Amino acid sequence: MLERDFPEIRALPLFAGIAADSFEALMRGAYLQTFPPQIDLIREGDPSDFLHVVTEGAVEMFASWSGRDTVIQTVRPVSTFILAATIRDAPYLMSARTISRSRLVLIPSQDVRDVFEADPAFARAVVMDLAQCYRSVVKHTKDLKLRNSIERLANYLLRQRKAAGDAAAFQLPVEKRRLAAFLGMTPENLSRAFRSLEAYGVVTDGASVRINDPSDLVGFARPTPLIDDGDL
Amino acid sequence: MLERDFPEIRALPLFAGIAADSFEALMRGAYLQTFPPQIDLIREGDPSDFLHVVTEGAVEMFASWSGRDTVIQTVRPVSTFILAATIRDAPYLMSARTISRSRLVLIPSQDVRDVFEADPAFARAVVMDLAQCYRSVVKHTKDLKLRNSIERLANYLLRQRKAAGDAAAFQLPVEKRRLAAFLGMTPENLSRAFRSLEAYGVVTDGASVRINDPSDLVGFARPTPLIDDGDL
DNA sequence: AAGGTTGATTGACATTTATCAATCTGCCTT
DNA sequence: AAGGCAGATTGATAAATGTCAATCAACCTT
Repeated sequence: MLERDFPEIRALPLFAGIAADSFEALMRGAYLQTFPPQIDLIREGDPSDFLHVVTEGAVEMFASWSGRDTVIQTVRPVSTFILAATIRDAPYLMSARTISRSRLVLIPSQDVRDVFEADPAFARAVVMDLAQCYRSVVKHTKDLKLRNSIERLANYLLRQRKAAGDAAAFQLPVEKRRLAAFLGMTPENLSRAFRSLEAYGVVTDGASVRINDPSDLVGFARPTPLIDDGDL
Repeated sequence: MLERDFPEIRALPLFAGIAADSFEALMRGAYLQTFPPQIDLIREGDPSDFLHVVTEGAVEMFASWSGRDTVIQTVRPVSTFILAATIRDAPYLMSARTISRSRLVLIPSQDVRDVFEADPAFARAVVMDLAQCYRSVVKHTKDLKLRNSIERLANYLLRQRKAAGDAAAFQLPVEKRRLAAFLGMTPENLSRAFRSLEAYGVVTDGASVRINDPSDLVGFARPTPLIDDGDL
């Protein structure tokens, strides 16, 4: 029942504007897989064999070195990952694992490269996608290098609040230990950072977070679109 | 004497394979500027007006937040910068300043976007460029999140050594305070990191660095292509 | 309901990194 | 040659962050 996913994949900016036969060429070789949580999908260093599309669930991109681990990003439906490696035909720089039951569509990398060569509209869409990915990593780098851990958490919470439609309370979308790794700190430190933010009206209970006075937190976090705006 | 730069710009992977009239269209509106050191070229947040090409000198890309500064990368001839912002017609995420006397060719962003729409070969070249930029920032992020400051310096020195053709001694290409910012530490800390590396045969004298026993330093630094290989 | 497992939290402590102030050094200018 | 300046280094100290061990809490499973 792979076809069930076609419409929402087609709706992705990466595929929305491409020729019908290009899309068909990509989907012809594609196949569907469903995975339980905690399954390793790809390992950094491996050659790029498939472009991955998450249509359900959630996937964590992480990297390791000398026994240490860190999370680079979390991918949620509907989006692709490891496009850059696929296009350049280069080894993955990140590993990926499911963090919940997930449905993935796998498109053979060679097909992606073929369509990329043949369909200019697809090439342009890839550019837009990669430019956004690039800018998003740059923002993450700025976050890491310019802010300390409490500031990173404060701004993360404000971003989540916005993503939740400025709701006063929302749920963290990932486990705290994963959030800690994403924010570049240990789980212990994240706990303490949450404690520190109580002074600015942040109340947590498990995965649920309430921001009592956003303007107070904003005063501390000093968010800037040049780091915190997802669309930019 | 803008034309003097055309051949080496044309030789860039970004422009090498594009149609003659595409290249001509880009160069028609382009103009040349020469700057002394320490001149601000662009400021983060500004709209993207020109694609910049450095043909001589060196340009530092940096970012600021709340009175703090950090260096994201240094751009050396011959290369472009802020391609992603240009293509997406989005504000710059980084500022740029010259760090030595520099010669820049400025191509109006609108021309770049026009050629991007019209010439599929250019669109594909932009993809390759952006994919590389993206992967390079990912590597930088991994470096920052997975290594401490001494390890970052050790691996940086090994990369420089390789760039210098595995010479036993080489010059640091930037001032130490800039290197410190790039590596995500203070200048004081960089000094101490150099001292720590003396134990592994790293001898410095001003900007010149000698690595007596590379295998010793490698043993400490544990470089990996997935972070330290520039081509990957 | 009991037990087991996993993640979160806390406290004590160690390590890393930053800050501040004081030289030191090399280079430039006059 | 003297002075001045900017960057680099050093030492003392503070702050931030990590580590380790213990405990707690929530959620499974049976």
